[in-house]
Amino acid sequence: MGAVDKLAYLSQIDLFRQLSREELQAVDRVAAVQVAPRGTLLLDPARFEPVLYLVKRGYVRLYRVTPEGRQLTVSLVGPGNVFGELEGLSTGTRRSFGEAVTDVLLCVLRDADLERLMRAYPEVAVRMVRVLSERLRELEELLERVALSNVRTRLLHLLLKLAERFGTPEGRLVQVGVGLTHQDLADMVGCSRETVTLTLGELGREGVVRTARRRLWVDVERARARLALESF
DNA sequence: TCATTAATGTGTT
DNA sequence: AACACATTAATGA
Repeated sequence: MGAVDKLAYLSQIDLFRQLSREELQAVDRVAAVQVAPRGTLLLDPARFEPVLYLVKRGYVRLYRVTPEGRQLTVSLVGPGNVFGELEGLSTGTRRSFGEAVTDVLLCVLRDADLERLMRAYPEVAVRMVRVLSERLRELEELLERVALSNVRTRLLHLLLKLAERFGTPEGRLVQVGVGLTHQDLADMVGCSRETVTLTLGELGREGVVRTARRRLWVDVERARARLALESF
């Protein structure tokens, strides 16, 4: 990858958005590029690495596993997002697995280098705080949903979130390009795969979503309308 | 392409 | 929501 490419890429990462060229170059000097094929386990609680990953291309699923083997997907991380477990600063609980759900292109920042960057460029530290705050806010919302909403509502929330975070507009619909299976969605809202299939079929007949071979189109307008109507 | 595996659809409890 | 089972789609040799 050319130097210019890498800079352009870094500027698309949430953390480094709006940094000056000079600041980006400073990041560039300490960031390593890493590619990994689909299925790679990037984060494993059993082997803690104080590293921050920046996602350029592809998607990484962060999930927890219960002793019974059930999974709960805590977050789906896409282009521009960051994840990782650092020494004194963590984007998660250090109990999560992270798996590449597509081929991915990542940048890797060592803990110490990130800290150095934050000291040298306060804008990076400010961004980091924003990213973490955002994450906290999202988790609170997730908690509320899981505790108080039924599956249908939770799924509607999730579809909207996916559409707004990872979707590309396509006509009056928004396509969610990540290859998510019903099981993946089930792991995100905490229900069974069958329930997702059923509910998705229901929403399909109502014209809120369209599904086909692991792809998903959401009619954001209708989804919002449904949510407003039947929240909780 | 075919064979195998993965994903999805559906009825029953 | 769990289970069993049928059908269909995706994968890769």
